[in-house]
Amino acid sequence: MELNVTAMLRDKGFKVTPQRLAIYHMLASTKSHPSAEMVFNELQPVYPTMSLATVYKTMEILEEIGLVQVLNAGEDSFRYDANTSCHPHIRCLCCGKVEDLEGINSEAFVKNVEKSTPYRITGQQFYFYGTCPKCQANVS
Amino acid sequence: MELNVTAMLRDKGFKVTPQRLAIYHMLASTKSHPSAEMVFNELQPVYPTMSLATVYKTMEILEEIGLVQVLNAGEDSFRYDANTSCHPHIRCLCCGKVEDLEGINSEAFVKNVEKSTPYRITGQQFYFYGTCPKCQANVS
DNA sequence: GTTCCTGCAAAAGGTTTGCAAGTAC
DNA sequence: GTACTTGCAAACCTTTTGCAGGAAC
Repeated sequence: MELNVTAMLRDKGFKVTPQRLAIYHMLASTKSHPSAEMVFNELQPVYPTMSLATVYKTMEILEEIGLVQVLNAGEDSFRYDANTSCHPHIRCLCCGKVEDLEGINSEAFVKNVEKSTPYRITGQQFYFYGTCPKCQANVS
Repeated sequence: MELNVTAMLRDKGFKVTPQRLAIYHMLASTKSHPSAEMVFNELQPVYPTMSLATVYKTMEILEEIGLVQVLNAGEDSFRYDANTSCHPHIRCLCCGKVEDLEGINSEAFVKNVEKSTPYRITGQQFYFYGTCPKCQANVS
């Protein structure tokens, strides 16, 4: 699923830096939908001088060139996903993790909305909220 | 669509104050999904001493007792909606307004998700992004 | 060599908190 | 009279910005 970041950055006139590659590779190799700070902490051991500001600036570029989508599942901070396909997310209200909902086909729903609104639709986000299996087990 | 706030507040052990009533009535009478600051500004002429902090504290209570739902359509701030039914929202990426998507039945989609995930689902939010008719007209 | 990028620190913007005075009941 | 609420100001947290030094090309 990992795309050629180097080519895509160059193509749009952005420079290719180790920081940008590291951030993208980290995102592309996780399913945890990390926030900027999580990415920062994860990369800290390998890039001890990297700053949070660089993470934010890089995310903006990656979003602009279509390599990353930005999520906000009702938390205080944004999360980032290198899987830019249209897929719903679910957040556990107990432990806070955000996961992909796999195997859901939302195409019909989107088509339905496109047909019934005068807006020109360019994107969508579906968020579900609940309790994950692990947290259900812990409570009961 | 306006519910009996007074009774619902008392019922949960919260006191009924003019500020709380004003905030709920303002929310219940608009379709604009205002942020805390928009509510604050709107009430300013009538309640010149009300503080932003009161708006936030009230929203938290109103959400807790199920009179308000909190939205985050990918903006910097949260928005509030006194219509707590499950309905999708759409944000115009050009002018920034957030509207309800009317006449969309998302029940089948939700059922589908509930069937295919091990999570216990307690809520959901659907956000669409695009260009509203007015902004489309302005550009072309 | 030029242009763009990084990292730092400071600023900004939205939201929360602590607390003394005030209000609901 | 008690318990909760308000409004203010300060604190907090995430994100953005300005800028000097540094890296990509």
